[in-house]
Amino acid sequence: MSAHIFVVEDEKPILTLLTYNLEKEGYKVSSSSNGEEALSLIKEKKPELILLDWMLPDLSGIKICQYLKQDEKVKNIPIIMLTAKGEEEDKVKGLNTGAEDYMTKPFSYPELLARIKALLRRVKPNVVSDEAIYLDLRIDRESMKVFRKEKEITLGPKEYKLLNFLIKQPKRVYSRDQLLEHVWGDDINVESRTVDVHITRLRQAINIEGTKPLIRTVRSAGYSLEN
Amino acid sequence: MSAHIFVVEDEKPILTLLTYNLEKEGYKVSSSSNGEEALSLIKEKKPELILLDWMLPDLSGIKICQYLKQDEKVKNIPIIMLTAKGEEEDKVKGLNTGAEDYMTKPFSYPELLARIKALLRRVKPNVVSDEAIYLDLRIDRESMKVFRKEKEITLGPKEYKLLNFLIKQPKRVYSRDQLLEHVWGDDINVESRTVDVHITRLRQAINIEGTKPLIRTVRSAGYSLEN
DNA sequence: GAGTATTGTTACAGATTTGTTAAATATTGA
DNA sequence: TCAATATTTAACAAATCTGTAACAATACTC
Repeated sequence: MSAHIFVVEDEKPILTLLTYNLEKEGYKVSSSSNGEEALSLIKEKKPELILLDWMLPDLSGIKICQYLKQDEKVKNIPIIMLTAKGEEEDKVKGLNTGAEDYMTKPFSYPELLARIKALLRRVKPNVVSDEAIYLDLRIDRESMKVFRKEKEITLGPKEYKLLNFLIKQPKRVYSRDQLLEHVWGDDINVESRTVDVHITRLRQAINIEGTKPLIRTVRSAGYSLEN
Repeated sequence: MSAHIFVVEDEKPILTLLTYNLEKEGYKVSSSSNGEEALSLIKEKKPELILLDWMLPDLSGIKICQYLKQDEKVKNIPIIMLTAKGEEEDKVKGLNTGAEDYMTKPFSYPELLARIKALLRRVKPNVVSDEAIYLDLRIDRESMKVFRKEKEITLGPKEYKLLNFLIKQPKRVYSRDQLLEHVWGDDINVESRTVDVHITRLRQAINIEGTKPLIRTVRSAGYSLEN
């Protein structure tokens, strides 16, 4: 469903931070703090993108990069280099080795995220957005189409976002506030009852002939996507 | 069983609020309103998570964060920064310093709680399970479902809260007043007999075929969750 | 065992929450 | 700009939950 990112980083706090934030963003994250291990794991897992620390205890990041770029099977996986100081020379080396992008620590997380997205979009336009499936409901994010039992369903933008959010963790109950925050976002000047109305419309839209209702109401708590 | 959270915050009302709510949630809470003290206490107590105010009288939160992240013994404790205004720059600084997450005051308490849980889940996956189990009774807090012997049970909101509270410390006897305070909360205009009625309803709900009663009455004292 | 205190249970009125519709407002695209 | 769409709010109906009172049952004291 979402892209898989491999992080090679030996500093635990940074690794924790990256993993946490990337996962929050919906990416699958694997990692290694050790160069040798990283190489074999990457070949095995074939992630869509690699974040690679410059400084590692055993193999240096630049070495890893070189090895990877020589391997037919993984040479097309984009790599973002992470280095401690932004010396121009380093930057050049990094890029010459084949790294697709480069960031200097301490880096701005939003910027890193932006670059990750950009790279993923470029390299595998279909990875960032693909399919989410729950029971007989399917969201094709690429075409932004929604199907129930192979029948296409038309949703408004909000309903689409709402469904996309709910499907992230089916069965989990989200409060109206959570939904407002994640689906509506910044625009907090909205009453929570608004959610109800959109839920109703979403229900109507996805409730085709011969199917169970898919949205559960949990009184005084919220809603969840569930049979 | 439950996680220990350290709060560094110099504004008393906020500290009180946080402590109260976190304890209610079942966490052990320690705190300090002073940066220097916080540092030594944290090293001593090794909490599972730190809530760190950005603005402190002596050391700034960001400094504390830096110190902590340099200390081998505590560098892996996740930190949530609390700041007054959500400037993007601040946010970035906060994360670069090693804080795992970040919240802007005034913050939504449920959101904070959600993030705390998320972080704790990452660091200590087994500490904050979203499940509570006592004998053959299981509460899945994520989907807000309750099961007895794998059979799903339907509870009203109050019953659900009540059970959730009782299960925190099975066998412990809670007085009606305690239950009113923790389950009913703000609404103190309720007679203590009300508890009895809800206990009855809860009993009926969780008492399925072939099971022992799970709620014990302790005459002139209160109730407990117990076979 | 009688009498008292405490708890269990039930029914019902009132309160709260949710579902739904329709109308008002905002946004978008031609 | 205007028209088409989308979104929000408001309003009311329906569903569900809650607190209380009344009475029954039980436990406790003497």
